[in-house]
Amino acid sequence: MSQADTKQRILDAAERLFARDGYHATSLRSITTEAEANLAAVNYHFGSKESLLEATIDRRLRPLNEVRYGQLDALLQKTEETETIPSCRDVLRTFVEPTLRLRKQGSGAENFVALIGRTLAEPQGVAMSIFMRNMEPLLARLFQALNLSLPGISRQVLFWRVHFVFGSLSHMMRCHERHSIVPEAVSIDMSVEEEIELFLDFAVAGMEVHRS
Amino acid sequence: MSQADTKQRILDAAERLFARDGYHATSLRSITTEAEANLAAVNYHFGSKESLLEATIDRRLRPLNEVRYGQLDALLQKTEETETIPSCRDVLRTFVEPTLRLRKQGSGAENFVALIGRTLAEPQGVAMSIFMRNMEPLLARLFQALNLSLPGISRQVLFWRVHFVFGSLSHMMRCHERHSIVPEAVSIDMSVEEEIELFLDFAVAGMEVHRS
DNA sequence: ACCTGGTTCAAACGTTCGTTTAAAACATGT
DNA sequence: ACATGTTTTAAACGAACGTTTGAACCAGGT
Repeated sequence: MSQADTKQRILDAAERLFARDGYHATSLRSITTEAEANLAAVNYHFGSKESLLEATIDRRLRPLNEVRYGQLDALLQKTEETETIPSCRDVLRTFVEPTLRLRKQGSGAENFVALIGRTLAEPQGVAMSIFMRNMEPLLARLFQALNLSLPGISRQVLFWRVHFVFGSLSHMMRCHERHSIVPEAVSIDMSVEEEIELFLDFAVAGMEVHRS
Repeated sequence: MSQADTKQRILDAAERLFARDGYHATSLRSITTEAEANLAAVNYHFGSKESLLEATIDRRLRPLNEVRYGQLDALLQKTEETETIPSCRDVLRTFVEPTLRLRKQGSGAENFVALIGRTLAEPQGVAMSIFMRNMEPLLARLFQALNLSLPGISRQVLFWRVHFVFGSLSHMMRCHERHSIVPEAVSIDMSVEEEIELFLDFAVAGMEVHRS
């Protein structure tokens, strides 16, 4: 087996276990066991446990954010040419759609989505700063675009609503398994397209609503 | 110092540290140090680390849920007498308002709110089953009430939207400190009342919207 | 003054953790 | 076949963890 194989197997195992149990509750021994690698392989290939987490996040977040950034840029450029303003739904879609599609792509990507969901829930955690380093430029641009598409809403309210949308999205990302809250009668299986539109219905309505 | 003092001080410290760093990243040594108690005090008073977590959650969640349950019951009884249906906003308010008010009550309650926010983000974690044991009856009743107040919405869609609302709320509960996402210009300070209405504006709009 | 039940204390227990080491195994170019 | 640089391996490291122990301490009742 080549080096690349071992590195990938470790990344896959780390992705799954970090997502399932969290960073601190996952030991390097359990990762290397699942990856069928030697315990020392992590420190040899990645340097430390924290660097492994960083590599795990970076591997998928970098290309994901390039897609998101590309779609958002294309949307903004199109609306600029036609001298219209982008709809809130279209702006949010550039962020949400690549994320939820990633989950159905297979090869463990759904574990990554859950891992990011967890990361967003640990404000002071190790993973947060790794995550933020990748997200900051995109988030600034997203906020800017939303501000453009919702001119009637103050920046403060806009920020809070974006905050709420992130909460919903990260919660959705985290829970790809059946929760105990959900009654047995309710089917949670949907196509990606349904998932995306169901979420956008909710999020856009919340973003656009006027004070009651 | 009496027993009660030590137990309370340990609960307060555990609440703060579990909320800030998570269950696994918090050591009993750091808890007892902050509580100015002996290391063995946790096992003497609570039996184990996990039982301490349980006691930490139970202490505040039990009375909180009694308030929520009482308000929801009062609302449902009133609408039954007047033969009207409860509004989605009123139903959600019985759940959201006691929670957000708790945060401003002081005496470390804001740490508890953040701890619950974290708990909701760890589907397989130790805290989740402790949390769910307290929540299940209330959640069933809440779901039932929302189903009543939104007759036009299928159970499946309703479930997902409740899921989104929980995501937003738990995210709000988690982040009582300033995030790095939020631009410096935006003030995040609000009164409890403003917070509640801002959240309900968002959540109710998302719950009630018709497919676009 | 003495006993008693509850509480605190310092010290140690056995485990598990992330990391390091140095030798063995492997691959590759000559 | 040999030398070279990379990867894997088993073993060990010190540190930190949750938990247990047994003696010390402190109240209140007799």
